[in-house]
Amino acid sequence: MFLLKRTHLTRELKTGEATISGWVNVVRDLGNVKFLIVRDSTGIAQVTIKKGVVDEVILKIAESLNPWDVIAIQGEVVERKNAPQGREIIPSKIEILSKAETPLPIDVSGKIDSNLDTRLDWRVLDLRRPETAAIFKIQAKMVEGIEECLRRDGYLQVFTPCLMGSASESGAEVFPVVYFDREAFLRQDPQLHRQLLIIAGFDKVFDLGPNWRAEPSHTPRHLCEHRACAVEFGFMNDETDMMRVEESVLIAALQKIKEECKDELDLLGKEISIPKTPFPELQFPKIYDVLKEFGKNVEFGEDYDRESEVILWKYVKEKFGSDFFFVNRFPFKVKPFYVMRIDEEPQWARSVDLIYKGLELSSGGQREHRYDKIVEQMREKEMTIEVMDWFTKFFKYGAPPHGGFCLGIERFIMQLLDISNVREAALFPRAPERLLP
RNA sequence: GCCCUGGUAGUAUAGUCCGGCCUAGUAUAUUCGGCUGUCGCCCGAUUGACCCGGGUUCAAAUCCCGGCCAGGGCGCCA
Repeated sequence: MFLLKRTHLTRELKTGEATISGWVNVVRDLGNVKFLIVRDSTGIAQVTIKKGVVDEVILKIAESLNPWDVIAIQGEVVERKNAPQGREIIPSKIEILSKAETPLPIDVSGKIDSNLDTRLDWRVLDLRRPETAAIFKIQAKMVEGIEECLRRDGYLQVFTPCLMGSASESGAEVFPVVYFDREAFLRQDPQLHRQLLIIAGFDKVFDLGPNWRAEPSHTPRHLCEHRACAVEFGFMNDETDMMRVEESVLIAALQKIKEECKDELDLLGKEISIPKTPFPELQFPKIYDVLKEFGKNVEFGEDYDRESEVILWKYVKEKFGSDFFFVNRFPFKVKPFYVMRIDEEPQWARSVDLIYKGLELSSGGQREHRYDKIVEQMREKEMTIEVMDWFTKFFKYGAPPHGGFCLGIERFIMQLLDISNVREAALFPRAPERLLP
């Protein structure tokens, strides 16, 4: 179909004949000499078009080029000291593969920063900005690091359902969907099926996938659709086991990014430091006292609020020098029915959040595996026992002590790279007012 | 869902408080012209905007009301 076939990526260019293809990034037309900056996924290359040196036809085509036209260039790569990469291409053939309209609806060149909302309207073009693309290259390595760590430690990757027949996982609102002649729901968390897999005899599992929340949250840290890495394992002694697993997963992710995303981190002006383990742990009810020291009154037995998270971060940062910390033993009344309580102090649950730079990154802990206790806790929460029978009935047939956590991918990237809005950490974010593109 | 702030060319902003000197300024992009070593090329010219609806007024980008959308905060949560 096309005359020119790509032989080299821009990163691989060496002296000699080559054909590259990609987008025209810049046309710098000085009259009788024109410089094209051509970009592909690996980098950029300069094409130099001089009158009297190249064919008149090429000169004509070059004059007609717009930024972001897709072209193929055949020519000779030569060393050149004052070229951007120390080399340039002297073209012998040029072919336009696709034209781009001008002007582009957002500035991709870095001269003018568009607002996030405008960028998201034109997300595909926005992703051409190297800074935007870097976020997702780092995200990919983060997930890779997480997966490698879990597989190495014997965790099995599983896929649990996204369509749920009942909607009682947590307090968050669910999205209903039409399911033939019935109503179903999009999962808020792959929680319950992971627990069932532990009962099934899968000792260690993890599920990487999307979750949905139908909350009309107008904040910079909520999405209606987000991805999470959900880990669950059996035969735990108590919830501290879970914290150690979570730490190792986070460290592995950071290590991976530090090792393999040097260019992207440089581009974003970020450095990764590997935190010390174990992460500091704060517990209810002592947390009320800590907060009080900072002039924050939270009533005994109640959940803390957003401001408290930030206060506790500053406290931990000062006292332990850590950006990560766990919060353990939340009040049972603010947690779902399936959490395990302290038997002697049933007001408190073995329920653990991880806070990173003052923002909740994950929720988890030890689950209640004793059937009678689960039913009792459901009664306390005034839930209909029958509705959850599809889940609870399996606990009658041998459920080991178990637990896990669910780690938000976008939030992790957001906090790591100090991104101010989580929508920037999702390729095509879903928010209450945004469902396209 | 609630509170606060905002919505001006393709993009990003000035002007709004205190209505008229706004024929709406600037940067960048677009279009055209010039330039043989650019690298945010440069130089000259050109095109292009007051969110939608209603109200007050001789006069509204500017004041008031409603809607939609956005940014920040809260709640919910990953």
